[in-house]
Amino acid sequence: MTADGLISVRRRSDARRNHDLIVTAARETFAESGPDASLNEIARRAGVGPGTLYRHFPNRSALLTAVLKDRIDTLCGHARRLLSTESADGALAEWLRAFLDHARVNQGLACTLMLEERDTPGLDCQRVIEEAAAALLSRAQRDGTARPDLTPGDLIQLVVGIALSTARSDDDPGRADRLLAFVLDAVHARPRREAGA
Amino acid sequence: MTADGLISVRRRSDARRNHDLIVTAARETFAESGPDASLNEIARRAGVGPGTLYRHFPNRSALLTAVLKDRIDTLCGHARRLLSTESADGALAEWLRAFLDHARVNQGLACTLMLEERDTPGLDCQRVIEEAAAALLSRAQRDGTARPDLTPGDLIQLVVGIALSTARSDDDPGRADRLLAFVLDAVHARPRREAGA
DNA sequence: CAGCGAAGCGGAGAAGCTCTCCGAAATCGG
DNA sequence: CCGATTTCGGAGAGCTTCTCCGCTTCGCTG
Repeated sequence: MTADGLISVRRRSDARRNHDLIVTAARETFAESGPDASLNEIARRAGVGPGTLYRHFPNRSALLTAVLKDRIDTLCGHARRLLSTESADGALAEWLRAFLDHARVNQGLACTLMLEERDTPGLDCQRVIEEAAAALLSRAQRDGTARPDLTPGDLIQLVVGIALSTARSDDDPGRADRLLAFVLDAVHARPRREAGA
Repeated sequence: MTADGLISVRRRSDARRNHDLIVTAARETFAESGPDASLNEIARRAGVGPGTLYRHFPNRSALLTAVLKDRIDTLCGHARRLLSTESADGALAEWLRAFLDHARVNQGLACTLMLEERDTPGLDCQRVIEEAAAALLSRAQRDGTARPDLTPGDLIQLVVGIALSTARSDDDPGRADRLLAFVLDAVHARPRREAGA
């Protein structure tokens, strides 16, 4: 998964090396200066020309996606590990908390990505995460600790929403946690009117 | 409320006229080209020089805020009207739905604003909206139709979150409504355990 | 009405950004 | 080692945001 194009096209060694240099520089630079960091600056830091950067990543979104990618992989690994723990409910809660942290840390990147990508695909990030969530959620639903009418996609959206909307509340650092607790409450709750079953 | 500085400093007539011309041009241009529209273009359309635009609005955020302002006023009016209707619960639900629509329509502006304003104040928009929400929510809480541990700020954040995170789900237009319904369910629910209060 | 101080205008232009183009250089299979 | 091919890199076009400052316009005051 090279994140800039096909999976395993054999490319020249210098191309592969530059690719990695650029991603590393991008990771650092985005972390320091936010998602609007200059791409020229990233190229400079990677020790390549701007042309090279644009050859590898045709636009800022592609670069953001690449940087986001490995953090997402980490998150999926976490989910997989949690799947083999005791409490379905606890696993879901813990993972959602981890996901929220992730989303808040990367909110800048993710939000920019959302704004920038009206059309570009690249967003199978979302799909991957949804799959991780689905596994945890459906186990909890089978367990009876999560309401059955909740879809993983909706759940993720909700938590992403919390992350985005609390991104800049420096004043109230507990808010995100509070909102997540609130959502978790709602996950446990029975649907209000749903007499059947 | 002139949205670019002090409330009622008496300014020269040409300055006031230009202010309005700029806001109007900005409203149109943002609507057409999104929140990244060129400020030069806006100045051109308003028939003023770039210098004049920047004298009135020191940065893009200020301009976005001004444009957002009157839509927010509309929303507050709606809230005030709903306060004098029968059902506290229904009023809250209806207003949240309206707010969600607003937030989704203006997501581009609002999201950009959030990203851009790491430090700038200007965000009393949020405060104004929170006040409107507070009135409706506390009535519902007194009525017993909303859980008492929910703060208006948190509620708004949650709905903003839905708006932001569903902004680009063209594929599933019902999702935002579904998520809102879910949140409304949670608003009705009792707190599960009184732990942290 | 005439004149004057100050507020405000506007456009030239600096600085910096994204992204393209293409001659030069590096790579790799034979 | 050599030629075909990929890839590099940086000059530069065309944007952008934002500043500076000489000139215009306003509105008060005598």
